[in-house]
Amino acid sequence: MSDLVTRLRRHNWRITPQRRVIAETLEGSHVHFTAEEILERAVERMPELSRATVYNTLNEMVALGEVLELTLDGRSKRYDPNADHEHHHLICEGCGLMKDVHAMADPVDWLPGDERHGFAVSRGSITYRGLCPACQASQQA
Amino acid sequence: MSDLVTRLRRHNWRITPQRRVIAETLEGSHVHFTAEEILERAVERMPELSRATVYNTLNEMVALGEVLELTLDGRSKRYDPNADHEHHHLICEGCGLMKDVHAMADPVDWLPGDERHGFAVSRGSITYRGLCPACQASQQA
DNA sequence: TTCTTTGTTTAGACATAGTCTAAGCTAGGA
DNA sequence: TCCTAGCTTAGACTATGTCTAAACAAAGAA
Ligand SMILES: [Mn+2]
Ligand SMILES: [Mn+2]
Ligand SMILES: [Zn+2]
Ligand SMILES: [Zn+2]
Repeated sequence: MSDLVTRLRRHNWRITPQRRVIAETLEGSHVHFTAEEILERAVERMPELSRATVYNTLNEMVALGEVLELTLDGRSKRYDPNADHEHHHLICEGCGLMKDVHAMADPVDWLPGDERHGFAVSRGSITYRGLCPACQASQQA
Repeated sequence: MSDLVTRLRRHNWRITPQRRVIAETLEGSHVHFTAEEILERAVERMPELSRATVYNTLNEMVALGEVLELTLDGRSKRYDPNADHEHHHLICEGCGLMKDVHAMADPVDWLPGDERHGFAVSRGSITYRGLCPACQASQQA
């Protein structure tokens, strides 16, 4: 798991000051930011940074395969810098808290051939839902 | 797996003409429609039906637990009448074709306790991605 | 029946997330 | 230096979905 800027550089992709700020903002936290949250934070370091550049850059990093785009609720997309680190997600239905979950066999291996409908299946991602400790406590109160 | 209108009636929920048309449109096909696709088709049978009623009704059917809301891409939500029929989804990355996949053990059982972060985990859904037969053929061409 | 209450539907305004466009800017090569 | 290709920008635009206020409809009471 090497650092995102390092991984991006391997693609012959120009690391401009804007792109660096966006990549560092994305990686600098363990949560899964939306594009607007990244803009908000990146603008603190580079006030002239535009919304269009944030959206363009995130889409390019996704296309390069170095960032994952998560669409877990019907609202905004979230961006995950851990694309080199196979994992799934656990989401609290009360407050939206999201955790990474690792380990486990590849779900593609569990998909029987007669359920594949002739597809070339490349990956399977699991979204777990439930209640986080805080929301369990507030619910029984 | 009984018919959607029948299941909805069990909730003491008034089946108005609008709601019936929406439920029948949703169930009448094996695909996973968006709200706009349902509106488009339902309006053929009831031309005065409004967009607001379609959105309101779909949200209510989801809240009753009789319809599933799928957010598989970052675009529009899709609605699935098979809520009484545990299954997962397989999506073509080329053309968006979506298939149901059944069987398989409950993914919640595969999630070790030390990866649950204290959550009360209620369900896990799997999204498989790959290429459908048609897109595989057109890709090698 | 009429009155009242409650829930439903409607058109259109509004909100949000994201894309597109056209112009200007920047870096690197000839 | 000039040229070119790629990058960034502001703001217009699009798509999806929610909200509001008024009209409407059904059910129960009198
Ligand atoms: Mn993650
Ligand atoms: Mn389905
Ligand atoms: Zn929570
Ligand atoms: Zn396809």
